[in-house]
Amino acid sequence: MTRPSTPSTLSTTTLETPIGTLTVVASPAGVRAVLWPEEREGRVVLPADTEPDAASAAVLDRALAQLGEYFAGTRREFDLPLDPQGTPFQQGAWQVLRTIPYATTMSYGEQARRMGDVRKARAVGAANGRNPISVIVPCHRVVGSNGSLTGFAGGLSSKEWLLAHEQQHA
Amino acid sequence: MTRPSTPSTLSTTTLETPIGTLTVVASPAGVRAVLWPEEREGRVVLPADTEPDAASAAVLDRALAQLGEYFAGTRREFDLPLDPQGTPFQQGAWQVLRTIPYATTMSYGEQARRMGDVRKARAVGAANGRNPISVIVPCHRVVGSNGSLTGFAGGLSSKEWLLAHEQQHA
DNA sequence: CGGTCGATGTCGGAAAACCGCCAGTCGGGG
DNA sequence: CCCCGACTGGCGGTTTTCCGACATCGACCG
Repeated sequence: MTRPSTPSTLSTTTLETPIGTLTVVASPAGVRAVLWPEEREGRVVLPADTEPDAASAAVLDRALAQLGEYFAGTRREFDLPLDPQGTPFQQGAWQVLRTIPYATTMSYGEQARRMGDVRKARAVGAANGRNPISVIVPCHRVVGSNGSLTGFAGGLSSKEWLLAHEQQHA
Repeated sequence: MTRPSTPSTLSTTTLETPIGTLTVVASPAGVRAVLWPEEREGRVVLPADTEPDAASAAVLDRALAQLGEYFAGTRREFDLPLDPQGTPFQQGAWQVLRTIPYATTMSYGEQARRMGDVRKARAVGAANGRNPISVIVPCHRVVGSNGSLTGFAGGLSSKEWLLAHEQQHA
């Protein structure tokens, strides 16, 4: 009983940053993904369907501008519509991520607790690992309960860079 | 990665017939289901969402009228928009069902052949068994290649009754 | 500290089970 | 002989079940 996902038009582009080239994807409803160089494949479906589509192009523009400011150190919060694809649990986890303030960290356990049960910690880790909207949805602000960085889709060095960057502009 | 199905408004009602009480469900797009007493549960989602919704109510009215005529023996074909939910294969199987003329039967094998491969016969059987729109989509007109009735969601006696009924008004 | 060890929840893919079948075979009645 | 019923192997799609993989945590021990 598999039904096809929403057949929407998407806009895509790339952005050069101090930690590599990010791929940004937008749907008419909001930012669909911000991907690291190595994860462009498989993480999100990039349909061959290529109509410019004004709505998604507009979202893309705003996202690019805000990301630019973020990396320049002049922006601490994003003001964008988001449209990530995932299971209800994953959506929940990503929602919590968005509540973590700039230059702050939280443990996986704490995040799990906010989702109703400390024991979900491990599942939360897995969900964070599938966050399709890097940087904007700050999965980099989550660390192990003992302070270790533990893991990151874009590479631990990127995670470290982002945290230091935020620390510096706090 | 399970995504919720379409959250549409539905209209529901029941209809007394010689072979039991049928539950009829309509969406704005067409008839969603016609269910036997024993299969009301699980077969189709009946959301608690209860706004009257003019479009589906209109469909429901037409369906009730035509079903009434069918059971009275004065109608041989249905003229209604249908909106069944199922996999592509199931949709295909149900589509073939709609081409079987009144008071006629076809074997599962023949139905499979019309879908491209005799060997799908067994799969076709399973698909027919999940036809959500009884009577209107005439899955009762399909029998075993040796003429046996083999099976029916509403009970074999109902299947037999329907076939006899059509024979009588042919 | 640093390592090992269980007990956790979610997800995706693999494998198995389930079926409203069918054609071919075989053996026992008439 | 012919017919019929019982059995068999092979078939395709869907659902269900199962299992491993994890960006964890806390307790416990040296």
